[in-house]
Parts: sequence; C-alpha cells; structure tokens
Amino acid sequence: MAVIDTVDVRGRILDVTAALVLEHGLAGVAQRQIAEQVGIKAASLYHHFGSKNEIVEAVFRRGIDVMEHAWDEAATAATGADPRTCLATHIRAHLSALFENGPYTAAHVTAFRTAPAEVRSAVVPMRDAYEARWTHLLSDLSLVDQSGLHRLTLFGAMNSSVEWFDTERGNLDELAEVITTQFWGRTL
Amino acid sequence: MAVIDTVDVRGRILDVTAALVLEHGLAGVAQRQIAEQVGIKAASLYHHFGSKNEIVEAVFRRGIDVMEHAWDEAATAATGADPRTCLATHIRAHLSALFENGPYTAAHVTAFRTAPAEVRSAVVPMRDAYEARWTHLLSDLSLVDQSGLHRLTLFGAMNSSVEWFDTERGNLDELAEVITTQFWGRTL
DNA sequence: TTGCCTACCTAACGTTCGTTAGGTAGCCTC
DNA sequence: GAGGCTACCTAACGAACGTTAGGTAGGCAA
Repeated sequence: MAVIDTVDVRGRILDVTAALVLEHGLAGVAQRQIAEQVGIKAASLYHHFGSKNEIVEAVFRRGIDVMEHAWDEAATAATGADPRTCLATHIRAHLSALFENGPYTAAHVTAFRTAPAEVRSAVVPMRDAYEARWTHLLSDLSLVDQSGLHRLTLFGAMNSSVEWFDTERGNLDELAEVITTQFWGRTL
Repeated sequence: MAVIDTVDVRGRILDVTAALVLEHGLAGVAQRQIAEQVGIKAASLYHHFGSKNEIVEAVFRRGIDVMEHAWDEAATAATGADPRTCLATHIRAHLSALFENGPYTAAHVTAFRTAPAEVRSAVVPMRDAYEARWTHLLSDLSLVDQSGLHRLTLFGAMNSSVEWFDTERGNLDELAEVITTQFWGRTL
C-alpha cells in the first residue's frame, strides 16, 4: 500500500462520518459503511477510535471548532464596524461554518439532538461556550434578549438552512443578508 | 384481554412511533421498542402495517395533516384581519401543530430529511401543498419573496423550536409573537 | 355447532450491528 | 538482523435488526 494514501486516515474517518451522519442520521450510519468509504475494514476503525460514540463525539467537537474559528475570523473582520455590519458578519460566518468547511458543523447541528446522552453531555460545554458568545454579542449590540428567544430563533433560521440550501446554486451572502435583515428589523 | 384496551391500537402505534422518532431519530427506533410501549409483540405490528416504512410514512402523513388542520382553523380565525394579525395567527397555528397535537408534526419536520427515499417521495406532495399555502399567504400579505428565502428562514425559526422549546415552561403565544415580529420587521 | 374473521401470539429466519481476538506486513531503532 | 511499533487484516462473537410462518383464543354469523 502506498504510504501517501494512509496519511491522516483519522481525518478521513471523521470526514466520511460527518457526511454520512448528515445524510442518514446518527443511528442510520454503520461503521462498516464508514470504513468502506475510507478504504479500510470496519475493525481497523478501532485502531483510531475506541468506539462508534468516540467517532461521533470527535465529529461534534470538530463541528463546534469550525464554528468557533469562523467566529474568531468574523470578530477580527468586524472590529470597529457598526452594529448591523457586526451582526451581519457573524451571521455570514456561522453560515460559512455550516457550508464552507466540511460537513462537521452541519452534522453537529442536525444530529446532536438524537445522540446518546453520554455523547451529548461530553460536548455540551463546548456548545454552551459558543452560545455564550452569541448572547454576549447580542447584548453588546443592544439587542437585549433576556428570554433568549430571539437568539434561539436566529439559530433556527441559520441552522435550518442545512435542510434545503444548495451550495452549488445558492448564494450564502444573499442568505446571510436575508437573515440579518429579518433579525435586525424589530427585535428591540 | 380487556376489549376496551385494544381499541385503536393502530393509533397508539403511531403515537408511540412519533414520540420515539422525535427523540432517537428514524433509524434509532426499533419495532420491538415500539411494540413494547404499545403493549404488544413486534410481530403483531404487521397486523396493522406492512412494514416499518409504512408506519413511518403514516406518522409523517399525520404530521402534515395536523399542520393543515391547524392552518384551516387559523384561516377561519383570521378572516378579515389585518395582514400582521393574519401572519401572527398562522405562525401561532404552526407552533400549535408542533406542540399541541401530539408529536406527529415535530417527528415529521425533524426526521423527514433522514428518511428512506421511498418514504420521502411518498409524502412530498403533501409537504409541497402545505408549503404552497404559505407561499400564497405571504404573497397575499404583500410579503413578496420570489426567491423563497424568507419563507424558508421563517420555517427554520418555527421548526427549530422543537429542539429547545419546553411546553411545560415556555409560552407559545410569546414565541409566536417573537417570530412574527422578526419576520414582519423588514422583509420587504 | 360449525366455521370464519380479527387480533394477537411464539418461534424463528437471515442479515446486520458494534465490538473483540489474534495475526501479519512494512518500517524504524538499536 | 532482531525486536518492537504502527497500521492494517481476517474471523468471529453475541446481540439486535426487520420480517415471515404458523398457531390460537375469542367473537360473530349461519
């Protein structure tokens, strides 16, 4: 076997798993299916991960990582900008995490709800940290939202796009503008 | 066995399936699990449905039925109302379908995406009909939306509430008002 | 009383699941 | 060149999966 081919098999396992989970749901993906697409046998997965749940947890963690990196870039880009531009930049960044950096974030937001309790509780702190960033931002922008309802519906509007948005045809900038306009409208 | 106990077993199968699918996802629910909660054996499910897919399809159909009934009631209640009230009434009705008439609609909107292709294509016409109602309403309210993006993000904001909204603690009227305000704001 | 129908049952089918045990080929170090 | 490590493999485990075959108890009609 070529050595070049085997570099970062661990990463390819995560890639394949994220894509399959996004399409078929968590329980709808078998390890033999993952292994086949990676090009190894199912038992070999245990050389890289201890269990199926470990693979799923790694996918979720990476999905949140992608969101946080997108956030950091947006925060840098939006320093000194007016509030609306700042909001629009972060909304665009979240959409970028969902569609422009692999299927990790999309897999996370769609499959987290149905994951085993142990997997969920393992990644909850990371999720909470990302949520806290948004809460803090909305507070800074004077979009006070003590109930959290506004933030949650904003998340819903953004995340639900994974169900219908087509990267080939759609325009993420346009989508970000639509969501920003809706949210900015009269949330005070 | 008591005769009273066996009335509408078919309905109980759908009830139980919808609730389990909502929690664990489509592939995460086994027929033996459904049967146990209904109080029969797994093989007896085949007296009422021809396959697991048939059960799932029936759950989806009922979920869409619930949405359409909620829509009809809203349409009656909102006749002659001003545009904003009309929109608010229909948004509240959609939330009612999600939370106040069993887990059918919630199971449908969360699990449809990961369903087998045959199940999906069987219920697509019903879904399309419901979507068309919304498109028509938004057009009537002069909330023109030729790209459909506004309608889709509105659906996202409403449907995503199944992930976090707690019927015991939350207030659906308040949630409907928040979503209405966001959408009504500046969508023109 | 007999015979059919409904609504279940037990038992089992073959397949697939996550997972484990144990083996091996190639590379690196000493 | 011996030993060990890495990264895979084959083979198989018990459990669970969707599904089928065939049986049975109770109600209803003739």
